[in-house]
Amino acid sequence: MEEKGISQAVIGRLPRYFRFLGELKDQGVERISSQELSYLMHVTASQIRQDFNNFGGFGQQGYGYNVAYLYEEIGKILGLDQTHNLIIIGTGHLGQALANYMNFERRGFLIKGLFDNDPKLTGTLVRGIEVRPMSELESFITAHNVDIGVLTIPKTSAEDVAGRLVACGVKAIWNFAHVDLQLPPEVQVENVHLSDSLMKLSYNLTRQEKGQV
Amino acid sequence: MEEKGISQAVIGRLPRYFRFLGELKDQGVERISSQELSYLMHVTASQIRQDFNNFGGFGQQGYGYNVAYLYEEIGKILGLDQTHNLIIIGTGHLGQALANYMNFERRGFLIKGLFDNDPKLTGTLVRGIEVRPMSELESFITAHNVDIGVLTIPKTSAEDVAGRLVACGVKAIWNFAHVDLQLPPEVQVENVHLSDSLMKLSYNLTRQEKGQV
DNA sequence: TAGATTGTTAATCGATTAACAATC
DNA sequence: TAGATTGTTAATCGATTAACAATC
Repeated sequence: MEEKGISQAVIGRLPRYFRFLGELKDQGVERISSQELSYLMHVTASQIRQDFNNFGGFGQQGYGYNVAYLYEEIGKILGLDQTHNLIIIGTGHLGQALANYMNFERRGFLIKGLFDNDPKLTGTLVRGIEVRPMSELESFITAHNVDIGVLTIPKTSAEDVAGRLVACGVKAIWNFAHVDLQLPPEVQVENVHLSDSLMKLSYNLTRQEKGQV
Repeated sequence: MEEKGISQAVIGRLPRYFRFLGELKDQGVERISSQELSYLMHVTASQIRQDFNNFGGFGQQGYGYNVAYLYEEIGKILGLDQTHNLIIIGTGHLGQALANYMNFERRGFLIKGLFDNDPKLTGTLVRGIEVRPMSELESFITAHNVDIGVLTIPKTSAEDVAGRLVACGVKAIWNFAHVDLQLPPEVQVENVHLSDSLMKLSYNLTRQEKGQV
């Protein structure tokens, strides 16, 4: 599994493979060929084989791929065999939605803490987890070995909070604030810009209405 | 503005241009060159000029681009000069987060209705909007000319609800359910698969920890 | 063994970057 | 006019697809 220089295009497809393989596994499917998977996922068999071969051969000539094995290996590549400690900053609806989403815990993403700058929320519970004031951020991160910070706060404070997280050793940020964070290159940032997504939908919808599809 | 065959790679960058130009405009910046914008956004000036030229020339040799004009034109391309009527199906935390996000309304996305299959929620208000039972879905869509459906429901019911929406004439679906919807090709679908996003972050974080960056 | 299907190389396609003539 | 910067063509780069030899 000597991964080097895998393109983000490939990485971006891995979670989808993982999802389909998980479903096949749940259905009791034991083996699958790149051609069958191609048909199921609407991507070319060639791409499937190329993608998997970036990480070494998982299949067998004449047989195909073992579903359970491939599922597990992709999980490992994605780092899902390890646990990650995360905190959510901003316990509005979006923060609460994420906190309540059980599946993340199942994948090894452990919600260690919740933070909010609204004093009225301090001490309240979300899914049994206490909401803490921002003043406790640094000490909490250090004490709980937090490696992922989730930002569900307005863009005005995002840059500032991100800086505080990184200063305490947080190595990855899942950013829902509508701003491009300026952080050292070794910090991994994954942006979820919801309004960008809606605008893309709007473009495609508008274009289709104009009959340009 | 004769758009034809614009790649999704280009479309995907438009919202980000739009955001940066909006901020520049708010700061009172009147003109900007592709080189200055390049420096600001960390993309090549060449790409910026190529991207804009897909839609016709918005700039002027020797001058650059007028910020306010370019901002408005990109807004038009994205369809933000028109209003869209949308409904949100699923009023859990995620649905409520979206319903409360005022910016969508500012961009012309009008939240016409909220739906949930939980009878206990029927009649409750979210940001002044009444939550309706799923039985009213079809009549409401027809009566309010809904063109975008937002799915913030579990994946088990997503396919079924999407089908009902499309059957009533909904032309675009913003899908937060963790499933690939099988719909006619003329229906625009934009997926927000949050766990896919988190897995990508996990991959990059894991790879970095292994010292493979 | 024969058939099937991978792993991998080669060919194609598309997207990005570079270069520069056009022109404000 | 001279300088600046776009619009656009050409060159490069990377990603996808096709083809096929290797092999189970």
